[in-house]
Amino acid sequence: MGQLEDMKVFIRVVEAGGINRAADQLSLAKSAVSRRLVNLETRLGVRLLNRTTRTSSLTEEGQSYYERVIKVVDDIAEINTLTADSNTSLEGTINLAAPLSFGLCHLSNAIDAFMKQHPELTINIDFSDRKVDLVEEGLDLAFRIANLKDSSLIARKISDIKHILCASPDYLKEHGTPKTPSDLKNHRLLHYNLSGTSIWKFIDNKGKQHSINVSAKIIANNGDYLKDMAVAGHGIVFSPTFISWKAIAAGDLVPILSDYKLPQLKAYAVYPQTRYLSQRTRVLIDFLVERFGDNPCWDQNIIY
Amino acid sequence: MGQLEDMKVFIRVVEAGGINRAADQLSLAKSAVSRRLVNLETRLGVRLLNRTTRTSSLTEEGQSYYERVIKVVDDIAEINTLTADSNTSLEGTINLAAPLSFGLCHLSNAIDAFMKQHPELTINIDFSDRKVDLVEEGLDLAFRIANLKDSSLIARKISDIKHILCASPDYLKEHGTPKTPSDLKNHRLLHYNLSGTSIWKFIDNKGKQHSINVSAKIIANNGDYLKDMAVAGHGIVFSPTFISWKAIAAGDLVPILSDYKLPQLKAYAVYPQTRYLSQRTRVLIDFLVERFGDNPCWDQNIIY
DNA sequence: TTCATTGTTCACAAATTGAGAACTATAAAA
DNA sequence: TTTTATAGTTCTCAATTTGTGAACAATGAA
Repeated sequence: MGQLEDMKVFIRVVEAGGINRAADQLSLAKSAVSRRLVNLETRLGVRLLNRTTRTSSLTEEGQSYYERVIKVVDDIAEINTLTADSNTSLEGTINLAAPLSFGLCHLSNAIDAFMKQHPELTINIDFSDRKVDLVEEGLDLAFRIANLKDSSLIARKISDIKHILCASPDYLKEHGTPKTPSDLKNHRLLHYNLSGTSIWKFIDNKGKQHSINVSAKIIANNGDYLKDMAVAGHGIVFSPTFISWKAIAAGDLVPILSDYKLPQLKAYAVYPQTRYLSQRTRVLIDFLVERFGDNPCWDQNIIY
Repeated sequence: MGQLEDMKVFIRVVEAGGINRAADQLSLAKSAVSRRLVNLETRLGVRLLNRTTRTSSLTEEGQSYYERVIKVVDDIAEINTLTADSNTSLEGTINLAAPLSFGLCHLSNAIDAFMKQHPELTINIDFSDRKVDLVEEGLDLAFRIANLKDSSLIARKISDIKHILCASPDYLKEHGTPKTPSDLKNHRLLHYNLSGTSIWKFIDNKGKQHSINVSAKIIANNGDYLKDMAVAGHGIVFSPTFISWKAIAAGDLVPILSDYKLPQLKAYAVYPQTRYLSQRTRVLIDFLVERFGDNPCWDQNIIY
């Protein structure tokens, strides 16, 4: 008994690339996963996975079984959400990944509010700036701050992410306030090295683009740290407003080059390309879009 | 746990028209069926069946859930048979219905042979000449002797069914042997009243059709009984050869009007219009087609 | 009204499931 | 080559789920 559950376990094993990892992702003992697989294989009378002690690979039958089964499981998920009463409180687990700074600053509050609306839900968050593979890690949802062009993933915009150039008043008093992007060459710059580029781009009020190659004094993979360094007077930081807004509101940081436009990014909720999103995930995304939207709290009441 | 099993139980409840009957057909306690339904409904948060103590009717949600779920369950059955190793011995239960005479005379031997090939199988036969509703009674298969024109059922021809007119030598000695169909009007006729008509049709060797209206001396709903009555000299019977062949071979009955052709019927295996037949059912049908075919044992070595 | 039948609920027994440890096997490292 | 680390299997035990059958409640029919 439990055909469907066996199928789901099998799918997870295939996508996680092994029984151990699948067991982790499913929060199951590996013995249980192993047994479900054996059950499935004996019921079908077919070997689905060739497993050595080190690697698991699909057999030919396993491959075609996987392709068929994934569709059906998807169909059932669809049927469930279609006929499930949307008024009942959600339950189950949402596994998600979020970037460190954005996650801790803003997502955590939002999810706290969401959990109060749906106390039966379990949320499992992986805060990290590394690139996560949704399918392989069995996640329902991840947040990306980017200009998405890819991919096999489906994305929904959660919010605009603005950037701003700023420094502490002390620093500006000592080193002067730059008036043009090229002035930055004579300043101490603080750079976020996960942005994928070491070039800062500006567009002036005539629409002309200016670029400078950043040779930074402090380089880090954490925007909060860079912001703190800027507050401490270590130089000029190119910072997303969701990180620096409080320091700016408090006067600890002063925006500079405000007449220039900086490239905008967007925060996305991305999820795997299953045809149908589970209801709980969809409701969470709706909640976040509603909460952040085009005018998120950190960009309100502030004129940069 | 056991989502798929819940769905299957739900389907059976809908098609059987109630929890009690579904429990019978599934060989489950009705309490178990009831609980599975409750589970399903609480999981979905939706009432699927409006059940009073006397009737069960689908709610609107139940209706659409049923339609969706039946497709998916069908898909899974297909996947299973597609990937299941066809060399493994079959298991599970086949529920089937068969007409009384044909079933007892011929099917029983065939199924005996089939069971020896597949000892893990369970076969559940309902011998009866009443009209069975495959879906409502949860049958996998039924046999019909007819000239099928309907229906929502899918049918596969198992064998030709020939008919023959015959009587005992004693009877013929006493009453004379008819030479034309119209001669029958002066004879004692034995009639099978489930044939749906009381007209016997003949085609002579020039292709011309003759009909006579049967006013029979003995009427019964059992072909074996009529054959036995004919052997005992009670008159002329219009009998399928699968019933009368032995008596003819033994000389207890003598074919008459052999130059006339009688209407032929066919034996069919019919099964519900699910897109995919379970492997065990399909294998049984193949076996029977192979065994009977166009020249079944009872029509061999006999010239009528 | 009474009766027959259907579905629900309950307590208990049986079966299934998961956890965790011990064990086996093998690829990679030394 | 030997050693080591890791992936998968198997085992036992506890927890959960499932099925059973009886008692119960509800309702349409006589």
